[in-house]
Amino acid sequence: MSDPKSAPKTDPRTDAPAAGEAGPEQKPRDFIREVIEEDLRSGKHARVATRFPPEPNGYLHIGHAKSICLNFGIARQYGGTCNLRYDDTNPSKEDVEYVDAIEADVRWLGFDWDDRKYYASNYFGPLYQFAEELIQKGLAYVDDQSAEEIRVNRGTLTQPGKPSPHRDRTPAENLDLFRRMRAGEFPDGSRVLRAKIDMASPNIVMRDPTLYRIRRAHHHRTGDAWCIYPMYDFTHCISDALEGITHSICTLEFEINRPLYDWVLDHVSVPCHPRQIEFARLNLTYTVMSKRKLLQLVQDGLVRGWDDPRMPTLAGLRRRGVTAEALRLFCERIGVAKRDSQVEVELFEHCLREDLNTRARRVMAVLRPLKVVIENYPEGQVEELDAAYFPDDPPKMGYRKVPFSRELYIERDDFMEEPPKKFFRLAPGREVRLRWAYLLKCERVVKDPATGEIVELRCSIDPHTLNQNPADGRKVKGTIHWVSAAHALEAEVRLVDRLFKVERPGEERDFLQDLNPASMEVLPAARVERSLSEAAAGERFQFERVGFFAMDADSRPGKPVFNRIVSLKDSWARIAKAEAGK
RNA sequence: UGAGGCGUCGUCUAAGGGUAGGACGUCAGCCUUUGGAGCUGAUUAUCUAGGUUCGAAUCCUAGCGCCUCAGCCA
Repeated sequence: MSDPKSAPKTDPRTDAPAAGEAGPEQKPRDFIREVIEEDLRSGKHARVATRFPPEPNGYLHIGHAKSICLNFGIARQYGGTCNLRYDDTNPSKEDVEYVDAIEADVRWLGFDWDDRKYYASNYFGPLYQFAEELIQKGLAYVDDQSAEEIRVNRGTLTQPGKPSPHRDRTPAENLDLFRRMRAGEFPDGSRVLRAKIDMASPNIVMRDPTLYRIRRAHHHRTGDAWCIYPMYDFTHCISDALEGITHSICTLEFEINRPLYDWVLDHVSVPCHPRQIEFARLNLTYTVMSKRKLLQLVQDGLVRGWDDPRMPTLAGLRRRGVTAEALRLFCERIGVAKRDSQVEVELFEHCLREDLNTRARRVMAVLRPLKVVIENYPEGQVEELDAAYFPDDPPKMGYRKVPFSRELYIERDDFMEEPPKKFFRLAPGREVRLRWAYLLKCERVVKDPATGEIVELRCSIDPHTLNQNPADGRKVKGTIHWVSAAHALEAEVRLVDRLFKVERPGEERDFLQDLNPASMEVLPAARVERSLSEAAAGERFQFERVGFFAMDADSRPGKPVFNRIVSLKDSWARIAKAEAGK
């Protein structure tokens, strides 16, 4: 045995190396960490400070999880800090409702900001002072043009803009006007404060960008204290600087804004100048990530809410039963780079299975019940059979008793009257293993005389095969799961599937046209084994041979509800599909 | 056709002048009282064309393609 002290472990599911392990031979895992390590090595920074800056105007989704894992993960890895900061500069879009949800999501993901919760709106005072500083330096002016005029005069991608007629107002005049803007002397939209940079810049962002607008809206934090609000480009960089952020990590679409980020910080009296670094946001196949589209799904009632288990929101994933560990594992596996990418949802599903496989107790549940009567088993007899919760390593999770009796339910899919080749489950005259119990042979098929539907199977067991193979050496290929009809609980099972039926929803037509009509199949009369009567909402199980499931909050005593987190890999489905295609 | 960015297996991501590697997916096999898990193996990639070099995914030149930007959104 190796000495645990000499063999420090790194948990691949977190990015926290054991203390002292981050030696010089340890390579950074992405280009951002490369930059950070260089800054640490060169002495540019003695510590690392990042931030996660959501706007409280919607729920967090799996794309945010990538950013959260990056920002908080880097802070954790390098012994630094990561602030939670709300980018709340647009009162007409934001709401406290989202603030609470965001915090719950970040905590659930496994990260913490201690006492470093900030709001950009807390900086409205300093921000205003910095704006006056720019005015006094002749670097900002009040513009009376309408939004339309400003737009027209901004020029186009190939043509330079035209200077505003108010561009050369004196600092004194601008200061007076700006103070009166703040004092509420002018109507909404009548004037803005603009940076005086370069109307001919090839980068449109630099053509005298708007810094402040007049907007009489109630702010969720500052109430009616302000009628002017700063814009993102002015606010974000200064907020970063005021918080002593060293590396301001954001997504690619802000790359074009970086010159403005740097311009503002170069011209106001802030204590430091953080470095903005951009990475590619997460795109996932078979899903949509835009706030607008997610909001539409909720508002149009196409899903049951922000926490609908089909949604890519953190709330939805959590309700579905996804673990924070699996999500973190996924965020690590996808990596961080600058090129646009679309990650296959199969990788996410793989991470789910990898994590759940080691932690979910195995139980039996029959989704679409088919009754089986064992003709050679005495009526009224019940055997309590031992079944391991984790058959690959039974001591790990222990055992429960599973009742066995004359009448069972098996999965309808596990019986075929005319089985194709390679189908080795139950069929007339064929024998299978009942999990944890006996060999079962199908003697007769009972059908509804009117419809021809199979209503029941009459079967027999081999009484000498309880947890052992038959003495005559005959082999059975299939093992199927079952529940005792008299002891099972009725349950609702929600077969959660991909929300969209195409890899890139909305690419060829409106994204709503791409919704998967079978994204949540509800089975109201599934049967689950007796032991599940003690399950609690949020608990996760593997329904053997079927998939991983989590008990939903909609569960009621005597009528549990389960969401499918992810199915098990189904190689029979692959075979059947291949056979059908021949 | 302005500016900024990006092009490596089907997908995501390494290699930063010296064996193009890993993961997911796919395919084949082994194993199995979960057609799960696990184990073996296979498959397939440097956008193009020149150049520098003993040697180029990497450096240079010229192309090509994709993404972002013309909110008083972030």
